Amino acid sequence: MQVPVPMGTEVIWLPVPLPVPLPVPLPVPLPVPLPSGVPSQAAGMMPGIISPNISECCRAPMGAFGPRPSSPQPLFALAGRKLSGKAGIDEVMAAAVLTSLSTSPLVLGHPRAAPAPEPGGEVWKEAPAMSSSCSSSSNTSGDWSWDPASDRSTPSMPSPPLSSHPDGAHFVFGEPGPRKRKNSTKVMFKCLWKSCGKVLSSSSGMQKHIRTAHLGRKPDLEQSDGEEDFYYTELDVDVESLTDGLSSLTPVSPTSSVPPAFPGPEAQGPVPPLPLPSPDLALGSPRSPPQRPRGEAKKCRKVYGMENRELWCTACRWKKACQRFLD
DNA sequence: GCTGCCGGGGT
DNA sequence: ACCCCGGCAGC
Repeated sequence: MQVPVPMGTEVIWLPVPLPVPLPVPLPVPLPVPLPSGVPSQAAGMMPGIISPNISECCRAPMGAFGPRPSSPQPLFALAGRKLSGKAGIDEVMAAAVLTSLSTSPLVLGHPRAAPAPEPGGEVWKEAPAMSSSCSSSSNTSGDWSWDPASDRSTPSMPSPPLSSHPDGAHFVFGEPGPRKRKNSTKVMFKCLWKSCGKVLSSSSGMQKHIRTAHLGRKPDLEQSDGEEDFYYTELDVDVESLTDGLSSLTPVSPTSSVPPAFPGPEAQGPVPPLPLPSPDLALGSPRSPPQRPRGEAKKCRKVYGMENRELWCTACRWKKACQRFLD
């Protein structure tokens, strides 16, 4: 469980801009401490997962937070729209709580206090007004608040890949908690490049593989910008269940779970948001095969569902070929 | 029946 | 250009 680390008036939210580039930028619900009483209203929602709400937490009270510079699409797009007023209020409450928690140690004691003007009311004013926790470092914590589109956000986003990998979700985006390892498990590294799925036992090997096979770079160079990291993931695999695990991860993960832009490319330099045509060429796999076999990747419709149509890519919304989850 | 998306139409 | 949707084919 990650907690905000107060630093003066700033709060550094550890979990967000993930320290390591995600191999598969899943719709990452971030484990965030929820104050008890905060409704995690999403029915059946993953416990403790409120990533979009964090943004909401930051934004709701502050109002203007400015457009998020990047990530035009909500990466995690967890924002469901159907939010009852009541839930909305509760969320605002939660927002206030989290905000106060994260904003200043001064108010730690009264998270629930009404925003009544008190001597220290300045704190209250200041917290929401400038969202110190958020805006103080627009580059890092700003990442909390994407989702420009959703005016209301429910924590309930399907976040499909997770649901489809009850276990996989963990290793895929690197659970923060202690990694428990079965005696029979082994760490493997799986290439997430679409239609590759190569599994190697060493990360260096995998990086090399990705560099050479997919990125078209020279294998020998140690100078890696880290881009490879995006394209493989670490697996704790049971030797026997290896194939199962792989099959469950294989086809769609690299793309399906990664909406166009991912956060934090700044650290990586220009990283192609998606494995684009070039890799295919590199692999020699036929691109625009004579007859396109109907994409197997889940598209927006399936991923987000009809209820979250607003989260679809525009093409999908227009019943055109999906742009987000390319085949 | 669901899904992806082509083709065509409206603005 | 943008948006919508009928309808078809694959599953």
